Amino acid sequence: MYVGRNFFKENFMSLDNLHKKITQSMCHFYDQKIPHKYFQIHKTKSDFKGDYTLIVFPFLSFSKKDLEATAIEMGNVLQEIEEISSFNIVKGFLNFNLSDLFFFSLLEKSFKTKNFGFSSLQNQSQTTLVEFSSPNTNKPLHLGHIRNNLLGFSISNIFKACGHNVKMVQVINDRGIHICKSMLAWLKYGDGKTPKTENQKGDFFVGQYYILFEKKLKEEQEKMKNKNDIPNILREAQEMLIKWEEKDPEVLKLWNKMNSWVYEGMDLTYKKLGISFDKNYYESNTYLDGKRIVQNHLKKNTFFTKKDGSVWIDLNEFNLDEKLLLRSDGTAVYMTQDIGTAFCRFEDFSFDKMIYVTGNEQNYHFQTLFKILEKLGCEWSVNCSHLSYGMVDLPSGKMKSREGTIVDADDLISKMRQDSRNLIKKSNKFDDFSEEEVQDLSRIIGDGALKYFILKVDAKKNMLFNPKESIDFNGNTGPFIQYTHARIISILRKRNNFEPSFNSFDSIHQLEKDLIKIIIDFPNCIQLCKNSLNPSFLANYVYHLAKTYNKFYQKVPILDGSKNEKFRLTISKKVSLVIMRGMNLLGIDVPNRM
RNA sequence: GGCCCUGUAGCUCAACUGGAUAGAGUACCUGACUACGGAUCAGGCGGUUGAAGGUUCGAAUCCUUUCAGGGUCACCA
Repeated sequence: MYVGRNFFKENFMSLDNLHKKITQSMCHFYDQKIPHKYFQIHKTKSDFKGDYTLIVFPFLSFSKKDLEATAIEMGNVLQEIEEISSFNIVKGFLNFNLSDLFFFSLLEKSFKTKNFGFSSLQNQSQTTLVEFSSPNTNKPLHLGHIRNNLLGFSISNIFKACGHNVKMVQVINDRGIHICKSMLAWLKYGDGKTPKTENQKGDFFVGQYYILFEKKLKEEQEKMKNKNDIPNILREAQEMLIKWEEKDPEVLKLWNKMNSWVYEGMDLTYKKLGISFDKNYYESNTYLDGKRIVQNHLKKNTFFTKKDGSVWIDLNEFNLDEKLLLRSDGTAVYMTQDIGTAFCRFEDFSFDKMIYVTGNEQNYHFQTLFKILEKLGCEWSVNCSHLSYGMVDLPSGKMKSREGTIVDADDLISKMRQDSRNLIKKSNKFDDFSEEEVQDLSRIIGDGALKYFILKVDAKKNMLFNPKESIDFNGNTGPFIQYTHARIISILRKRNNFEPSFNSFDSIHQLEKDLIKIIIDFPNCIQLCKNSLNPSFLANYVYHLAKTYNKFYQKVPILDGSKNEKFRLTISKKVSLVIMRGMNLLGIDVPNRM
């Protein structure tokens, strides 16, 4: 459960002023400047009475009194502040309540703040590059890529919301032995077939030939007596790679053709995911830049050359190893390409920050990359960071391409949409929906289920994706949140264009307070996600908001015709907006009916 | 073997980065509608936070040690 207890830290609204007031009055009382970090204020746990809690322990050194006496003393000081109505003490915890008036003003501010929680883009905005997806061109995107794309897209949105000028980029691994394998297999066994003649998505079409290559390779290996010999088919692929590097026109033509098939296919997948990039980088270009950079630095003693001519960098001073940058035959490795890509990007955007989104198997790689960039004199290397995520498993077990238990992104998305469609068709609530509306809703719910379920988990952890559980309308799921949104919209529909009201005529209900407290925590939650490169806080935040709203909905009548109706509608409206905007930051749509 | 990450209810995940009696969902059991949308809500059951020490007023969180799982240490990407 996400409850932003610590949001006094950087909340921009009047809570921030309240924090200042508390700090000032306490400093005044003890007649000395007390460091900011001593004021630990967080939301009061639900088992205790109070809205917020000030922790007393750190102040003992100032009061020179025992815990109880200090707490009472401080409580009395707090009560002098007009926004604070009362307090109680439990051990070293000073719980205090905010006045109803203050709650009203908090709601009003959040309601009237334009783009509440978001900072706008300005001239001095930082430019932040987010690299994600970055597929190979020999096979379609799979479940792992989905987590990558969702994280990349979401963290991009979050940085945008924080006022950064975000550029979404990827590097496409379009060169190397892997694509040559597909090419060779297609030449040998393709019979001139194309995605068009086979009516297949291009990435799947090409992926087939990659699999076919591996199959033929295995067959040949099994027939061979001497296991140390290189199989013919593999040798041919290697020869093809050499020809490619020599820019053999025939090979290049084929390479272009097959890559373009893959791109066409992947574009469809990206479109389904609602993702697009500001700029694509291609390894086939950037590896040359990388080579050039490394060669230029050879004279400067940044690198050293081994007897066989291979080029290395020594990173022992950083507790890392020696790392190869150019093979003995002068060709580039993965790292070389990444150096080149980074330089190109800095030239293109002179970014303030760059974030790489990749699986955690590359943790070492990026640690090394950043240090190499530093040694190459890039001051901006300290502004590069790595959002690494763990593997996604399925209930059926681990996902392994070698064992064929891989799940293609397209198949998974289709299945989720189909499942949600079945649920919609089972209900009679949508009898008036056109086919188009049904399709649209299936997409929203199916995608929302998938995206939410993946994003709610802390990125760095391995996780289990359970399709069935993800599309459940109860529990911590996307559809549950979407339902809550639709439900609020349904109420608002009954009081079109109501005049917002920020005052309750009776004393404010506990659940109304709870909702307002969560609402005003929204900006802080976005900041937290940004600072920790972790969208899961936001997912859990929105769930907590939806959950609390449903409780409110059940317990407190909204459209009861009373004087308080408008106040409750105002809260409801604000909740629906925060849900929508929070979900949108995760790349998830919310329906008005479901 | 070196380095990195993870270990929390039967299962899937939280715990706002050191605060109170570790919370949700799910599963299981029990309640609540002539509906502002029951695709909801309320209650019950469920824990030695892998284990052992240490620091602290206070530890799931920080430090040691240890066990288990994963990753990585390629002239692969």
